[in-house]
Amino acid sequence: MVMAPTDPGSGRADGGRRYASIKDVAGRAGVSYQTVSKVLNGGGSVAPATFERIQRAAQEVGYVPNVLARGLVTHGTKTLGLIAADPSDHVLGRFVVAAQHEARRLGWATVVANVDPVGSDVSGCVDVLSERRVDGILMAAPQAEGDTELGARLRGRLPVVSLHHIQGLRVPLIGSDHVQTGTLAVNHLIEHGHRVIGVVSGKSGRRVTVARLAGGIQALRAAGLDGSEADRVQEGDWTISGGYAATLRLLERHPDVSALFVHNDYMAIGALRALHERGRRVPGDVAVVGCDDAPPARYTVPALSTVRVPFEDTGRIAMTQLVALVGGEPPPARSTLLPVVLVPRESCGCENRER
Amino acid sequence: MVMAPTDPGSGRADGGRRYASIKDVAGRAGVSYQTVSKVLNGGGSVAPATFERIQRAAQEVGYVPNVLARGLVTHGTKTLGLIAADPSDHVLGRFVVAAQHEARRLGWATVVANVDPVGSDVSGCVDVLSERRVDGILMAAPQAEGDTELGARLRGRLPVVSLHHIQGLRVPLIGSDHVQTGTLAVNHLIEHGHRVIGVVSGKSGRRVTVARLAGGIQALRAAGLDGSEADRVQEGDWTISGGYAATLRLLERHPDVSALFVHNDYMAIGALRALHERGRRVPGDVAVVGCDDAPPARYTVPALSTVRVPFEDTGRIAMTQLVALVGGEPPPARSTLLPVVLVPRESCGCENRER
DNA sequence: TGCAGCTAGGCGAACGTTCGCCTAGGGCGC
DNA sequence: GCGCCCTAGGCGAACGTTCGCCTAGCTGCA
Repeated sequence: MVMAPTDPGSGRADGGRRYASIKDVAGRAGVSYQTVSKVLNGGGSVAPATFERIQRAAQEVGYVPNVLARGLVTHGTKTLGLIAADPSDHVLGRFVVAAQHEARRLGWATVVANVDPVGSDVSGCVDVLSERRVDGILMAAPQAEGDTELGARLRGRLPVVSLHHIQGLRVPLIGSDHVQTGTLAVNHLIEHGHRVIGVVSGKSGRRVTVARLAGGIQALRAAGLDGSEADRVQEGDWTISGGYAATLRLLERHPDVSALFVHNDYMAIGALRALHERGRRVPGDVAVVGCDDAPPARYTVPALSTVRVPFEDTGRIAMTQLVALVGGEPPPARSTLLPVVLVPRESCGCENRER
Repeated sequence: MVMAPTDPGSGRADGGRRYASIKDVAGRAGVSYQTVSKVLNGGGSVAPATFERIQRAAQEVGYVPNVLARGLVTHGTKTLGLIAADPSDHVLGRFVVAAQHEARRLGWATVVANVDPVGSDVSGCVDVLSERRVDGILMAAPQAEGDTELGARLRGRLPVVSLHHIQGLRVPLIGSDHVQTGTLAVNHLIEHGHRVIGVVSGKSGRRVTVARLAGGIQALRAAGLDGSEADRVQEGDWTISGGYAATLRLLERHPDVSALFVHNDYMAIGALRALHERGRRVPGDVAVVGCDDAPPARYTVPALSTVRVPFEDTGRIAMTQLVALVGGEPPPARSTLLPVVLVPRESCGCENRER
């Protein structure tokens, strides 16, 4: 009698497709389906025996609640959407994992919509999520910064927390202090005595890039240098190969650079390779500082000095804010800026100060 | 009149939360809501004027279809679930992106449930997706290989295609030829004259690991070596730091190794660092071959020789298979094994043969 | 003029839930 | 022994769709 799998008509014959509904459970337990609902959601008052019977019946038919149907009446899906850039960006991956972990801890499910690397379809992702009636969206797709449609698509409808600016929409932002990142990196190079500093930047136009650039210039000015090193900047695309190519260009045009500030560690890996191929020793001939503290950074040869960005914290806090927002709390008054910290290793010329 | 945003009661006042329904559209267009449904889904016969009017009304109120409600009656959500391991594994990220891209091309939406790195909660991910009634699931979480609950949770209910074996469940598998990977790598090292070959393996027990190990032994035997190098294997955990640590252990116990077969490129990066720290030159003192052809591989110093695994193809084909399966086609008779190819660079001792 | 046939669109039911309200019956106090 | 209250559980409606069937009215042909 308990052997549901062989029970004909139970809707659970292996290989059968239809999910058991609350009504199937009710039939098996000999109660109305509404009572089943009560039991499964812990509301109402039910006799212990009935409670037990219903629980067992649910288990026997392999009942899986239908969140879709539930959402229809409750006007909420207890699901949060996460729009993420190419997850192969290690750094964003850490953010995503942390955010999801936090969501689950708070009792929310998450679904991710991944934007392809060029970001051609962020609006499409919003649609996918809206159509599924997620209760809120966490944006983590910097390549969408220039998307003009996105803001309109999101407008007012859904609580949103974002890692990056969204055109035409005021939305709580969260991230790390990119200006400080630039300042710390360049300042450290200056302290090592460098005066001719090249930059391998992120994609031009992006806020991160602009801020890290600005931070660098700020450091130069503070040191009494002119800060007009704008022509010693080469644009990369955040990838290893992009960093490699940008560094080669930079060396070609400015063979005199004695230090490199690279806007992320992946590009810095490419830079190390480019320097190696051009016969420049690091840090002897050229010192290098990256950004992010990506996992490979401490294992390159030489180990990469970098500015550590707290991705896990960012993800966690972003999700906390989103859940609060969905819960009806007012959005934070200002953007949240997490502090960053310099991690000197070998590539800047420090003596292996940290591993 | 067209200015919906200021139209009171349209349900679209900015900041308002409720989505417009098909009935709101109907009211505005002066038809029954069923007719709206017809228009929006292209079925039935409607006068061009009405069609136009409804389309406009839908746009004005900012109608977004409710896939949940639709799914309720159609018994399908046109959504595929993707259970992925830690997306910060670059290599899995590429798989995921390719799979999603293909799904979209075929007209399916995807939602991703990310498993945390330890894989503590794969079953939970299945629940999240089942509760949302996805039409099929693509599994890409090798850390779930040992999960005994997973198979039962999935049993017969949903079409599944997987990257890895699932306990207690016969499911179409897709992946690359791991045995061949091991053979190619070790064989190449043998051709370079190496006889004492150490291995930094993936997590023990995993099928990938077992297969890559087996492939290596096969190559040794074929070369007339005894293949009993099992004690020259150190287990890594697929991460850079894991590879670093395993390599240090290996060097300690077997200082005589002249070559290293490392089960993925990230661990190989760690291995390069470890070798550097122990004063071994690569490839002069120790040759290294990795697996996967991850992006950093061609930019390390020395550039990493590796066996390229076609992740994008795998993702694309896996999704194609899943969609076919969901469409009712019979599952493929055998697992799909994609071929791999050796990419010799510098770390094996070849003269910079490919970049 | 009468009727068949077609077109445009309405109508009711169903999908799987939740939720608030209703009711039958039993226990208990007086 | 009567009435009240509480408990257990039933009932109807609603959520936003789709789908099949029904019907009013027009066209066109004999």
